Amino acid sequence: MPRAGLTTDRLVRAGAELADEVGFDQVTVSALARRFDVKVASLYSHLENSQDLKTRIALLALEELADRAADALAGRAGRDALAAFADVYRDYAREHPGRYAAARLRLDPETAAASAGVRHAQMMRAVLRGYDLTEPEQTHAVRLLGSVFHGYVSLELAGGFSHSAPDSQETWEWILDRLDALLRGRPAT
Amino acid sequence: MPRAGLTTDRLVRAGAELADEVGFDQVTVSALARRFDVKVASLYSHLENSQDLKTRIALLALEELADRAADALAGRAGRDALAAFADVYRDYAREHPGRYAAARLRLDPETAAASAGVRHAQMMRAVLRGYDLTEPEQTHAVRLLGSVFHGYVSLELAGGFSHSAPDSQETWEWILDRLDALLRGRPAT
DNA sequence: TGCCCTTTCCTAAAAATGTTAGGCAAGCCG
DNA sequence: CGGCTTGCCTAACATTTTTAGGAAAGGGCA
Repeated sequence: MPRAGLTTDRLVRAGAELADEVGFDQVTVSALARRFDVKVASLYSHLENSQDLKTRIALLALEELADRAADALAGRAGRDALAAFADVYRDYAREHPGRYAAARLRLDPETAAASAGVRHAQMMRAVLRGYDLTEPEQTHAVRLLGSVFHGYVSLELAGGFSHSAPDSQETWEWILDRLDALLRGRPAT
Repeated sequence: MPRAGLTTDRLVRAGAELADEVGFDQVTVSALARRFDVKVASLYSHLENSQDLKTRIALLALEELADRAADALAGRAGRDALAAFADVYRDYAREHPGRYAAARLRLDPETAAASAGVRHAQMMRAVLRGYDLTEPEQTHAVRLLGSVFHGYVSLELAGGFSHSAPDSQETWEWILDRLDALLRGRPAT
């Protein structure tokens, strides 16, 4: 019987695909084994356990998201940068809902510190450098933007804004406008 | 052997407590049976299945939350109402993290339509009546507030803002200030 | 080429959860 | 006080997670 060619990397990538297809909490070692047409126990040579799989998918998602954000931010500043950054989250979540959910997994402190989460924080600060904020306002702003982005994306993903007017895209642009105005201390147009 | 006196209601309430203690996704029919010192199968006379239990806990949480919000809003308007409403969410989530997580459970459309979720939406609109918004701006604002509240609370609950200055309460007040200013179309102070 | 050794994948088994079917008896109602 | 409903039980099976130990695939080396 030929070998299946399992590696941790392939398993994690397949796990991420599975998450996008059936939802992150439906990702299970058994389902993954089925996908590779292999017995469940075989995965345990490549993964510590079920939690390990989920953590690795989360780390993958954080990396992908950070890479996209870095691309999007290149050469942009101010409102442009804000919108580009925000869109990265929203688009990623819509393209990869399972991965996005994975990225929200609570990691233990050391894992988190070694993850791409750190880059996310740095990029958020970079975006805010385009506005004239001093500490502690910049931190407040980091938290506000994090809340809005995460909150909006997760409500949208949960179907909260579908089937009702105005459509979600319009609201999204309205919000980005107001946030931009808020950050520069001006009323919106 | 005396009977345990199980009812759907008692089970759901105990399930909600369990959720607050160990986390909503650790709520399991087995754990609930243990808590009543009863065999697992016995619960199936009172609950359809595991999903049913979770849905009922979610509905309970939505009710409680809506009741609190209604209390908080009585006699308030403008920034006061906004802050009171926002605080209800945040406080509830901190007192009852498991129930709050339950309240975020995705319900199927009919269940959602019959739930206290409807009251939440109405109250949000009521708060916004204190600001001078016309459609479609009011809808944009509903979505913005929903995003910020949910996003902030869920990041705070995940521990995102602990162990770093300034403390969360300060940021929360800053955010409410800016949102109030944003909604009335003025720059913040 | 042929042998060895590492690694990969397997079988087997145990524990936990979810779920269904059918049985006995508790305790209300007449 | 006897009957009937209903509450809780036993029994059984499926699924998932996890560990222990075995067999063979296939690369490295003579």
